[in-house]
Amino acid sequence: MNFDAITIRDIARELQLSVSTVSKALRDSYEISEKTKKLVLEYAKENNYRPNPMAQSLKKGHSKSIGIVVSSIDNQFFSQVINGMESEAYSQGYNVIITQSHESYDLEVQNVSHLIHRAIDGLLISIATETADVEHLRRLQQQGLPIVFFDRVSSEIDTHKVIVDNLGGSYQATIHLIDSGYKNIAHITSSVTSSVTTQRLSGYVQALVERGIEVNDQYIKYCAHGGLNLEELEQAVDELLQSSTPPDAILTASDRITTSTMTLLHKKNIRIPQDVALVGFSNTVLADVLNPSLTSVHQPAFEIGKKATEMLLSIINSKRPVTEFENVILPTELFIRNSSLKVAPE
Amino acid sequence: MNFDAITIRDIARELQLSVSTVSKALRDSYEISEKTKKLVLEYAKENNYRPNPMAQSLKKGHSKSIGIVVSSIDNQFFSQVINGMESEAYSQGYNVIITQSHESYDLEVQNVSHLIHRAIDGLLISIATETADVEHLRRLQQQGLPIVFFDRVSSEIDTHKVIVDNLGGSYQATIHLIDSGYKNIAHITSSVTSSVTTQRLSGYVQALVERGIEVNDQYIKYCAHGGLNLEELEQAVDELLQSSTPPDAILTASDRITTSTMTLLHKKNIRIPQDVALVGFSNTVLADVLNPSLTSVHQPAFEIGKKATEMLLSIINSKRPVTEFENVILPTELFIRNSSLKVAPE
DNA sequence: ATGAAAGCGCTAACAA
DNA sequence: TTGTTAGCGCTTTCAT
Repeated sequence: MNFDAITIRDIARELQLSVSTVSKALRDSYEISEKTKKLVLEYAKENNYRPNPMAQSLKKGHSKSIGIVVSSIDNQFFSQVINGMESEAYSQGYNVIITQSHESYDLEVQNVSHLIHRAIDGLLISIATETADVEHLRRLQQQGLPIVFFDRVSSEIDTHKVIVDNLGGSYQATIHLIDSGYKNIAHITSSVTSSVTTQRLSGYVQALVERGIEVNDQYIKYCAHGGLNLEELEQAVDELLQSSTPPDAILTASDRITTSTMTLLHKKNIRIPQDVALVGFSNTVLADVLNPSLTSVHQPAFEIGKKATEMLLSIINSKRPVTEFENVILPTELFIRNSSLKVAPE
Repeated sequence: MNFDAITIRDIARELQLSVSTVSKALRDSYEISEKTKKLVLEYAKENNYRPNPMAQSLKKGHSKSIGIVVSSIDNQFFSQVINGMESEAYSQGYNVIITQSHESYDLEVQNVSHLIHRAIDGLLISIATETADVEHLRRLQQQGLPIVFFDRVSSEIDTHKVIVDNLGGSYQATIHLIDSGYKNIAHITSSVTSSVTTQRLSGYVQALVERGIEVNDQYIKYCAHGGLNLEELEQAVDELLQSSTPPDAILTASDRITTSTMTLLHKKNIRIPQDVALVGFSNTVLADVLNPSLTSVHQPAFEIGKKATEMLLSIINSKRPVTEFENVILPTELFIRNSSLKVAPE
């Protein structure tokens, strides 16, 4: 921090004033005469004075910035969410600090710790696939850190949460597959521990049950690392394809799993949807130009980010401790494209 | 910063020691007895003591973190670059703070300012498409802030730079198109002011000239905002398609322009490559599963990020001012897929 | 081997 | 209206 090295003290010395006078003048205090204010303000502007926010934060205990933890920015869903967060945060004079957990519990803990020590005023987090224990977050919350969960939430911590209607999205997609004529519908999803997994699985099961289709456990595959390493996903896909009655359709439960599954099917020369139909949760802007175009469950990512940030800032700005928490559920939207086309048997 | 509220002072009080003793013990100073060190360290660990980095930064004048400015994380190229940066930074004990300029000059300036005031020790930046004037960066550099440019560099500032062989990549792609039988090759690129634009344009022109094909200015379209708003791109595409001799191939110069062009062509029912072939700079992992699969010029994004960070940290850690700067140029790789397939005339 | 004290840049209670 | 002073949490001389 020796860039723009001029400090409040320099101004004071130069103008023959005390530091406190300068400080107050800078903050437009009513105690300071217009004349002095003008003098200080002009000098400050001319010399490109910038308050040192480290010092300010140290003093004031807050930093006007909020921390974000997502699993990976290399994911259209999360980058869209982040854009929504930036938008809301900027409009209220806050900055954001973005970090990635890469689905790792250790990295999540490390990032949160880094953010905390960067004096963030609040935390927006989608917990990592690996994370089973949220003790690190609960402690922080108890100590007064405002936290808002989005996407992957924890039921063990009571705070504002923003998710989508995962059950509904999954249900709708499965019904679509069934009504398109598919019978043996598999589901590739993320880690068992994730809230998102549970909800999307429920939607899938509910649709099957409702249409009188037996739920086959062999058709449900979990990826402990959210499909981050291709091996686990490939194994899941292989097991499905090599089973005695291979599925004729697959519902994939996350952006990465969806696109990776598509890539794997291509690599294995499995035709979509002739050999197996594919419907997946995904926010990729390329859904239309994929081969085939991808039927996808789309989430209002920008709105999720915006809403989560609004709620976080409302906690931060609240005079009294917030104890009533809200659980916002936004709708998903099913875009039907060619990857789930009904095909006549050959 | 009252989360994990325990401070060095608390430890001192609890252990009946002075703060300075505790501070030294924590930093494993030779002045402190093993016994005391052990006492302090254990107490600190048990009580989950974390030094307050704001205070440390304020005191020491550095923060062990580096700032990153990219145009948009919603772009596989940049998110891969960032992963490379994180990887190198973490391995050297640094944290990164990621910000997006969204191709806007104002946002770039604001982000840089925010980063500076967050006491970053160095800056990694790919300048925004809109940015023509780099005065804000030059001033910072003169004041001693280590800066490393990557991707979009400025010739007006002398520092380490990491780019790819843009000319070569573009040349190779164009030659590939020509040798595949395409004659009327258009080039959709970014803002005129960008270094990347110039280099990629040169490669394109060079290939045409070398193969004795006339360079047609009508075939070269600029997008002032890097294709960020679809309108400017759509106009470019329309102008090309509606010209008296429409191109039979297009070379697109950036990730966003490439994917957006593909989307537009689909929307207009223009067949690729039958009606027009497409080759583009892109790092999307979906290139293989696009319709058609996309011939792309791929950049070693992770390595770019890693290398840039290495260089930045070498400046930061250098005892004496660095005045000799390096210009690293990494190779691109052309992946030939179906979007540039040679097609027999109908 | 340990402690007292100054100070990083800033804010704010209190004095003048 | 302006100035003095005491910290925020930490590091670092300089005593002891």
